[in-house]
Amino acid sequence: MGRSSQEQALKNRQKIVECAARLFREFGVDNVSVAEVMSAADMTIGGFYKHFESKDALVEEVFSRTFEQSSAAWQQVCERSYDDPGLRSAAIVDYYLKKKPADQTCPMIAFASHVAAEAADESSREFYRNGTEALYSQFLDYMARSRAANGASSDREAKVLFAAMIGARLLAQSVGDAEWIRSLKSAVKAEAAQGAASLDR
Amino acid sequence: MGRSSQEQALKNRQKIVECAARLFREFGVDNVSVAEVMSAADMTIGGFYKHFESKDALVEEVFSRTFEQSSAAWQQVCERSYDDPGLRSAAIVDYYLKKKPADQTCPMIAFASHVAAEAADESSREFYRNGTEALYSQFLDYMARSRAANGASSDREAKVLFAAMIGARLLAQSVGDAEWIRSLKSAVKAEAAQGAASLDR
DNA sequence: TGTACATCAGTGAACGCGCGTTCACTGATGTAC
DNA sequence: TGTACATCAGTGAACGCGCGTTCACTGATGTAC
Repeated sequence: MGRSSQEQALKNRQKIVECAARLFREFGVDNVSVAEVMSAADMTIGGFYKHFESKDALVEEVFSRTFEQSSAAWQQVCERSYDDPGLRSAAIVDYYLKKKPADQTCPMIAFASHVAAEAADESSREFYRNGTEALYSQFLDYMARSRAANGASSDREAKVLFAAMIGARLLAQSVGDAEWIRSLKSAVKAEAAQGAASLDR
Repeated sequence: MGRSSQEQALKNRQKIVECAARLFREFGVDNVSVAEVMSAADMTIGGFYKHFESKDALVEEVFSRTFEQSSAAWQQVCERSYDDPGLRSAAIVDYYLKKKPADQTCPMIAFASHVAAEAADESSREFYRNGTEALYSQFLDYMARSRAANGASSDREAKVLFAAMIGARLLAQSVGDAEWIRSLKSAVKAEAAQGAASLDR
């Protein structure tokens, strides 16, 4: 097997990033080796460094891409709920707390332990900070628009819900399926729904 | 340097656990080596296995101990606030979100990435689950007692606050000091305070 | 268009490093008489 | 109480392993004529 075409090489590069994103989100950046990523992309270890300077460089690209994807997914949910008043402000919280495949873990949670570690490079930390703040702003904007339309909820309530849905998901992933976890998630969803419901009075 | 007395050996063992707890909470279980733990306890690597069967065994003891400590600390805050109605139901949330030294990170957050990893042993996962559920129950009990005395808040509100304070602290640790993080924490504290304040009307 | 050759994407063995763990050893502690 | 000896807490080098990274090599691709 010799040299690949430039077109094929680009596809391979994209496949590496996609496989890495899935593996990093499911198992954590530090629990997945470069060899595992390459293997998932149907290649061998040596070729990796033709595409990326280091594992850190791949991590940065994965962080950037994953936060963008999450942001785009939220955008979709929001736009759908603007059109459908039946969804209202609970839509984004419901979406966030919905059961998802393990390789689609929320990046704010999946990547938290990596950026908290001392060994993490500053650049990937910055992608995490920017990505997280972007999702936060997006969430508050969405809640504010829901409020303007519905007159319900408050800015403070929106912030609490943002923190609550992240906390609930972190616990759900760490603890697993337990009755009290289901109850906790339901409470957060109900709280979000109430913000919208209060306008129905 | 030869054999230590039984008394000294027990002290050394406790020191190992204490140092490990501090290091594991600050840097994460998987980012601290056994040699670093022993070094922090002023000993060398080889002696470790006279006290523990493996690193996993140490991790289990650290988890158990740390969750117990957190529970006891919460208990203290709760008891103080029963006597002082001025603190009411915001006390435990305020305490949780207070800035603390890096080696006193909340175990629910600090140990989450370790139990989420595939390599973690099932026993330490169980200590995490039990410890986390215990803190959850303790929180709900405390909030229910506050409510009985004050008539404010609700069970759902208590669950949301539990999730929110954990989410807020996770983000605070991952993102660092940023204006929006301070604002997020303030919102959660204010929400908790309102639960208590609503009885003042 | 056809030919000769440089390029370089991908291969897989090898490297250095840090990790958890093992081991032969030391010498003060604990014990039997 | 004093002596001889077994015990075992602690030492620090060494082991095997997996990791991120490097390297000589392969051969299809891209290019110059």
